[in-house]
Amino acid sequence: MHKIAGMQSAPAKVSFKEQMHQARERAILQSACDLLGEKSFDAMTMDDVAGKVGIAKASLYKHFGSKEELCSAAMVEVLSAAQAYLKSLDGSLSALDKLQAAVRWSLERLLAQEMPLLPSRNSTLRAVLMANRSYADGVIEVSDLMGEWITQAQEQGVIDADLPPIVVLYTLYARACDPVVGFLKDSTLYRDEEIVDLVLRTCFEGLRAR
Amino acid sequence: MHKIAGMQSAPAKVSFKEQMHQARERAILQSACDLLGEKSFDAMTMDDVAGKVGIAKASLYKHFGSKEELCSAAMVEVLSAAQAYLKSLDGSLSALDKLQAAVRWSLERLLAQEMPLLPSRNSTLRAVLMANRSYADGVIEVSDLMGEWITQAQEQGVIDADLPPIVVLYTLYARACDPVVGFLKDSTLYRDEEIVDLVLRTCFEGLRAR
DNA sequence: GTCTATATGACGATAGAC
DNA sequence: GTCTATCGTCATATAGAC
Repeated sequence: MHKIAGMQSAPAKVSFKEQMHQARERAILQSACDLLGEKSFDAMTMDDVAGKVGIAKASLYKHFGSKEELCSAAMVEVLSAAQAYLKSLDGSLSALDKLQAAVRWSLERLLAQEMPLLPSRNSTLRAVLMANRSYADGVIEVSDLMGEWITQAQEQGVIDADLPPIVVLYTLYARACDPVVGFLKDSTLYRDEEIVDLVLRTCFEGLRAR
Repeated sequence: MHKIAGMQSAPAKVSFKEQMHQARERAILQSACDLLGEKSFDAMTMDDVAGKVGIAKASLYKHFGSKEELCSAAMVEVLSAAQAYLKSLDGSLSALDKLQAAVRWSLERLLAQEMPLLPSRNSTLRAVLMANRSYADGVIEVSDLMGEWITQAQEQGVIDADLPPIVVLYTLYARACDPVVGFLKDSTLYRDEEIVDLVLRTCFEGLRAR
């Protein structure tokens, strides 16, 4: 494709530039997401991101106005992936199966270090995120979906109906930043699938013998 | 008590100065401990500590050589308190009761923001602590004690014997930094005692109905 | 838009007077 | 030992050339 001189700009070239721009932006987001899976928001630096992407730090700021903005965008991506997964769950599954699948998904992400953990207090990021409209909306949507499954499972008598649904919800959310996963992985005693199964089991069945 | 001039220094006065020194050191440790209960090691600053104690930052360094040293000492204090509590548990209690009491104790500390949370990755402090002899020894001692109770409870058929003891141990440890506690406290839906009971219950009984 | 170089500010740690 | 004042370092963010 030759470029032909003309008054109007070539649409193809604009589109290509635009594609490059978006591709770079995705690469930045992916790097940020990976890094947030490895370390905390505070510990992660913009130099880390720039180094991982392979561009100059200043270039990051052409795409995202600040570290908070970049990391918020990365977290919104993660949340979107979670939402997409939840919506993809087959409607024929039982409510309990869907809840377990959701937890399994987050544990797998956690093991792959793709799940930035958000301990409630340990992060400046949390305040920023909660002020972010698309993130807050996503959290509400996920909570509504999970909440429905929880009450269904309680009506079906497979989740302890004496537990307030919000306690169940938070308990499931907490699995997404469960340090037990990291402890067990560091111990090298179990394969990733075994870790997922063990944590899922202690979460739903508890520790006490039945 | 008059001070009487003489060649030898007056023991009473030296002791008093020494007491003041130790009192200040305890105050520093307590402030550091409180702050670590509120925020992460990275987020906590030496200015925070100095401000809370009410002394100049430089004075901190007369007592502790570095931020790491100070926080390590604070964590050793917390660990010692935990060890003391475990040892105080009545020998007539069942193994399961002791395990539950231990978790209850840490949850209460967590609610009082007296329990500095140690998410495995989110902290520079972790590496420092594990190189600290008295901390590492304390962790081993606690783990041995809890491990014994866990196997006893499994032999008695009250803890699921199919779970590897180390998985049970880590699951119990994780309660000491459980974000569910903070979530529920922020919701203002439950009193502290209710939160402790709910989290204890999901930990030992799981979510599934019996 | 990308780069190099730099301004700005926060924080850990220290110097030196008292 | 306590203070005030300051240094050194590192990280966010920006300036300005290309």
